[in-house]
Amino acid sequence: MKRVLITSAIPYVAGVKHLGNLVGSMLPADIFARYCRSRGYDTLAICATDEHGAPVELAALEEGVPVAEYAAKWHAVQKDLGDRFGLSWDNFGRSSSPQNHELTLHFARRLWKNGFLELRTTRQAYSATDERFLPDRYVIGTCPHCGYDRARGDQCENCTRVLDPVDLIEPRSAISGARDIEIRDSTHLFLKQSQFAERLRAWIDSHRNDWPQLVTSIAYKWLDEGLHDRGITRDLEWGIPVPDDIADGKLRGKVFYVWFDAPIEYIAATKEWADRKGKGDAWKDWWYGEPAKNVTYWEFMGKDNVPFHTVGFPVTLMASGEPWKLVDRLKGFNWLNYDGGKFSTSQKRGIFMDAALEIAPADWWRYYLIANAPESSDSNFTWEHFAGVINKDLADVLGNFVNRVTKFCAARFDGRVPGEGEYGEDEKALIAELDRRIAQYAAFMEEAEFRKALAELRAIWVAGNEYMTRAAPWTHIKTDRVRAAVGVRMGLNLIHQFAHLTWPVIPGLAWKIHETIQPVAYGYNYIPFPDVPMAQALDELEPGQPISAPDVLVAKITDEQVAAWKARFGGLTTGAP
RNA sequence: CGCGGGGUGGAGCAGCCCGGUAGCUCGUCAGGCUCAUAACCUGAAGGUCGCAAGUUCAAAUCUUGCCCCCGCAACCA
Repeated sequence: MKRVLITSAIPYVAGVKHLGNLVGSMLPADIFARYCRSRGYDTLAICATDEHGAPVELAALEEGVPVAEYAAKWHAVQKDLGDRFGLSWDNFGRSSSPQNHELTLHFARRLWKNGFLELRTTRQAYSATDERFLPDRYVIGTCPHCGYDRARGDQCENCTRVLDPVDLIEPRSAISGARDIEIRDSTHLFLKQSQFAERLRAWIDSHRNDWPQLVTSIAYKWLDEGLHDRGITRDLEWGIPVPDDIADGKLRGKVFYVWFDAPIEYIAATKEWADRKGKGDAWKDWWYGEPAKNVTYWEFMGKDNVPFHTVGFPVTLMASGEPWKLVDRLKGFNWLNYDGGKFSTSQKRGIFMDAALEIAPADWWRYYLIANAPESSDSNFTWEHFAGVINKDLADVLGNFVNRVTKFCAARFDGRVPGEGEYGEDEKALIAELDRRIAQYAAFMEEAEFRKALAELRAIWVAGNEYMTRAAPWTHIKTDRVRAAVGVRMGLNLIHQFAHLTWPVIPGLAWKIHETIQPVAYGYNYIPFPDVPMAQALDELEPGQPISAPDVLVAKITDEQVAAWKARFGGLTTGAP
């Protein structure tokens, strides 16, 4: 059986994610995972929260709660929001889990033993008042180039020049405002990434044809510029502590850098899953050695994450000298913009997952976002576009199709699947078209080409409407009841198949559609993809079986709603936010 | 000359790798139908494919130069 391992870039734990974060990683990973399950593949979908690092520490400090408590709280919020968006992870783990501590230490010790880590002393800003080292961006001061008085230690936002905290005039702490910034030496572990340049290049070469150009471009860029060795420890409290057996205790009190332990959490979250399910070492069969060789490993992420997955994480795995699985298919996404500008977590600009669910069902967002996913270039969200897509595709084309067929069936055929008559030429032509389109849809899904897959899915729904217009049972019912019955029976069968085909994308709506025809018999987390030819699938319903005609299945978005949402969420085209 | 992505009818995209008289969705206009959520179906108008030069019998597609937009520059994650 085909085995598919799916990970999506793990969201940073602090706060609620916006739709740009969702569309670039978690949503496509989920749709792909559901598709794989619907085909009966042995599928494991993994995600987690990325919980370490300075921002969490500082956010917790600001709220006055212990950092572990703070992280746990936001992990729970994100888990809940994911569930409500229908994100069907097999495990949504935490990078702070004991499993990740254990595995991160395992990798660090292997790398140390294999000689790929070395000690280096760096000069860093230290705030005596805050009693801590400050990451570059937490040092602010006056830019020596343009005089901007709130330049960050890594870059001046005003003149965009890259800076060093030492360059700043009158540096101060972004945390407390304290001016007693001094530059101290600090010793850190560096991973000798440069030694892996050739192996990485060969590996990336081998994926030229099955990774998006966006991904290989970014990967080559890093290689072409020369791989830098990379510091993998930080002067923080919250994280995975460096053990004394590495560097003889010289790094006591320091922790591993989040970008070292975060990707390892993919593996650790798989172990969390196995531990929770009592599956023992089953997690290893997905990741390690011979048993994992028949696994196809897919990663989903936004383009900002690509370097860490084409360079950082692979180097960690390679340097271990152990047969860990490297990613097979890396699907990277561009950005989703909000109304012509960036989604911004810090500026609270755009739509966040919690607010999104307050105004529209998860399926609407899932459909809109994936049908317009930023696959080949950045894409732009506008409320008009959102309303247009939902109204046209979900309400008019799909929802209305279900309503027109079921209501006619209820009115003229007693709400039961009519059994009279045989399929003729019209039906055969439709069946041939659907067989062709479904094969295309499946082919695009197999490649995670979502925009193309969704265009095909939509064309499948349209084919249903075209057929009904041709079959016109409302005309034939007056003179030829048998002929009308054939049209209605086909219409009901189409609705049934639409539910099956559509489930990976909009599971909630697909479920509702299926229930209008007959109860779903597969358990809540699974509606299979039709594996038989349409000639058979479209003749599955039992004559005489009762169906139900729902009220308006997908209500349209009104102009008033659009206006209200624009006012609530702001944007460039509506004036000041 | 920092790097990457993009520039295709009013809007959003496909096509570009493997050159051969420009395709899809929305919107607009006209018609059909009346089962359905003023819905669905059919047809039409609308583009010298950012600009310029080159290669070629032929370029959106290959080459070179230029312009514009977005993002990233490894201690934000």
